Amino acid sequence: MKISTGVEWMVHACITLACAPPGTPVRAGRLADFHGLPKAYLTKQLQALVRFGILHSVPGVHGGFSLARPSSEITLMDIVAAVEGRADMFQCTQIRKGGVGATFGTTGTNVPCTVQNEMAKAELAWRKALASRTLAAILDEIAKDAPTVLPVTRKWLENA
Amino acid sequence: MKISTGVEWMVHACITLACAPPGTPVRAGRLADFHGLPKAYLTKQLQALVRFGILHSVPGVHGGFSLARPSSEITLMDIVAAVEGRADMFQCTQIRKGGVGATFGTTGTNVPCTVQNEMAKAELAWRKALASRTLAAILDEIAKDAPTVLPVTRKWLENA
DNA sequence: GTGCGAATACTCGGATACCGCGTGTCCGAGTAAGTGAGG
DNA sequence: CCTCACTTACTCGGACACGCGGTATCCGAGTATTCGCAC
Repeated sequence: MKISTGVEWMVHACITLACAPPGTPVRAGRLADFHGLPKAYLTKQLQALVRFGILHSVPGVHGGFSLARPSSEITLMDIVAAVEGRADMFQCTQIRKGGVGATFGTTGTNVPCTVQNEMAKAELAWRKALASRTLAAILDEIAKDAPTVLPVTRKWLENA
Repeated sequence: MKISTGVEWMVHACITLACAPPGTPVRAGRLADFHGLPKAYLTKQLQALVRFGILHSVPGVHGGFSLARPSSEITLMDIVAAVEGRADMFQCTQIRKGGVGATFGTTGTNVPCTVQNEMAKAELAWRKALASRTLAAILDEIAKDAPTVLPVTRKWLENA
């Protein structure tokens, strides 16, 4: 049930990338330095976001990563889905179809598992909450709570 | 992010236990047979629920497990918490406190992490959804969707 | 016949191995910039 | 002086080890039953 650390990394990375001037990619090594993370593994996660269409990567000497679309069109759900995958966290293994319970009273086997349904409802609430928070909204929040953070980040990115 | 299989097992186990006549514990081996699960591991999970106060265990020859309180007072949240633990699934490792970003612009370090906040909100939505579904409600749902299942289960439990 | 006590068989409970997935790392493919020579 | 092609250095990208937490299992502690015996 634990969310992998990659999600946290990627959210913060997206926040940082949102501070970069448009059209200027930031290379992975620089992002790693900024957050004090292992560059190689961070790159792996960034690639997942590229595959998902959230980030845009440009190869070559002055290459790097940049947001593939405006921060107002990137949600937390997108990032979580890219890193963790789209699979439901509660996967019904259909245990009611095995054991004595099944051979004894197989009647209900055709209807979808009620437990599965209830868990899915709860999970949907979570996903909707994540989908309702855009990266832009988070940036606003940060600008309100800690006004100096974003400008400082922007400045540091410019001093390539 | 995947929820352990133990959760599914325990929800189904609780459903089965709710069918048992009050005051008559069901032993782990019988539950395992009913669902076709390994008895030893199932027992381990059941113990977790006992420790959490959801189930009541009685030792001895005619011992076993039974619900510790009415099914209307047991929620999916209780079961998930007992098996998976109460820890948040998104744990902020405070990466913004390490790396260049911290030494360069430590300003925001005192305010709680915005990312953490947003993820916590989404998680709360999930937890509330789980907490709003009681075991009794699920039993009702099953009785509606597959009316024969619960009586058949009840009957099987009586044929000790 | 009845009460008591020890043996017993069955249960839960925690300590102990196994394994898959997330975590972390490495080296190769690809690209754009830089550089030098030639026209 | 301009153009072009080669070299080069730097980037991303996927393939390769490691460690931890969930999965699965076993044997020991505890209790109600039950059988035998003494009264």
